[in-house]
Amino acid sequence: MSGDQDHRELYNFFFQDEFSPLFPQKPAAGSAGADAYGHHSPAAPPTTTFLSITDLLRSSMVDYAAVDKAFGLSSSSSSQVPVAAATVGSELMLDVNSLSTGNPPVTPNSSNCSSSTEAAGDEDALRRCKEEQLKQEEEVQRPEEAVADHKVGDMSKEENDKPKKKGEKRAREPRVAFVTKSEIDHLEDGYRWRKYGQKAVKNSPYPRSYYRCTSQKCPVKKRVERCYQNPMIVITTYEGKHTHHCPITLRGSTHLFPPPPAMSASFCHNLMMQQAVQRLNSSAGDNKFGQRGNFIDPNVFLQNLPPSLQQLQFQDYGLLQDVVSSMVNERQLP
DNA sequence: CGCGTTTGACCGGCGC
DNA sequence: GCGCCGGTCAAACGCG
Repeated sequence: MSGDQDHRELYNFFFQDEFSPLFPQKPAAGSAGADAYGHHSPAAPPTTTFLSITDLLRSSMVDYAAVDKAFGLSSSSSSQVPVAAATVGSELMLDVNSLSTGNPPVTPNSSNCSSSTEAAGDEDALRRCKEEQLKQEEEVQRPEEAVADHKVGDMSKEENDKPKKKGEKRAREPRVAFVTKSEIDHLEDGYRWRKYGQKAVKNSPYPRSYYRCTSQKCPVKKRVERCYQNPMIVITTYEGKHTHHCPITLRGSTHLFPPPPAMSASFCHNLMMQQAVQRLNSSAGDNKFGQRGNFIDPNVFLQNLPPSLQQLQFQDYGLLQDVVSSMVNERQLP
């Protein structure tokens, strides 16, 4: 397989279905264990599957406008990519490795990716589900707020949680919505969390759980809930930046997770990039992701992302580059 | 005993 | 003003 072919598969995966008409090449359906929607055969080992755009949309977990904005497709899109939507985009990156190798992404969590029709429920339910999601998406899509929050990301919890003045809205950390298919509610992400609350969700039989990072003075929180319409779908919303290194190795990996430099919006980038790099490194044959033997040049990796995704990376480019670089360097160690 | 979870109470924002 | 709802607190509890 040529490098160009690899690139095309990666490229196409991001923009299949709704997005494919916007980009020149059509995906080759059903390559190596994954169907045209990035779904894997039932025989595939249990995994948590990061949804394709199609799944996201069909599951009403993401609104089109948000995704359009995230990919810079909207004519009204500004230079600022909404954090949440951008992460929705990069979230799909986790499937890059499954696409590039034809194998499903492996995570500690158990779930099969089933057919794309499973999310199709009654339309009213879908609509309500979408409305709920839109509320969340709206919260995350206040660019000026997100930018402002980035600037105060290292604030202490006390400073952060309390309004500066009476009557002034409490500033929120940028939120990152993270949609996964999993039987497990609390996905292992390398950080330690303490549950501090649980609330019943309106119109849903599934409660929403609230977690806080257990590290001292770390302001990061996350909410975990299931889509009532599709219980297999877990919505994890992260808020804030970690102010410390990742304390836990992932999936029994023998090498430590790279220290998150300035830990921006999402350590999920670390997770995803780690898996992507691992997959790419372990895949047979050459590719165009700057892989030289057992080495991936992060610059080349990024350059080979589709332009709109490169744009997404800009927000965290420094982070991403560092992460990839760290991971690659560690992998090179004997 | 320390750490994490559970769960009811509380608070603030928001819509009517 | 009132009620609803999301989010948080904190005491009680469980577990290793």
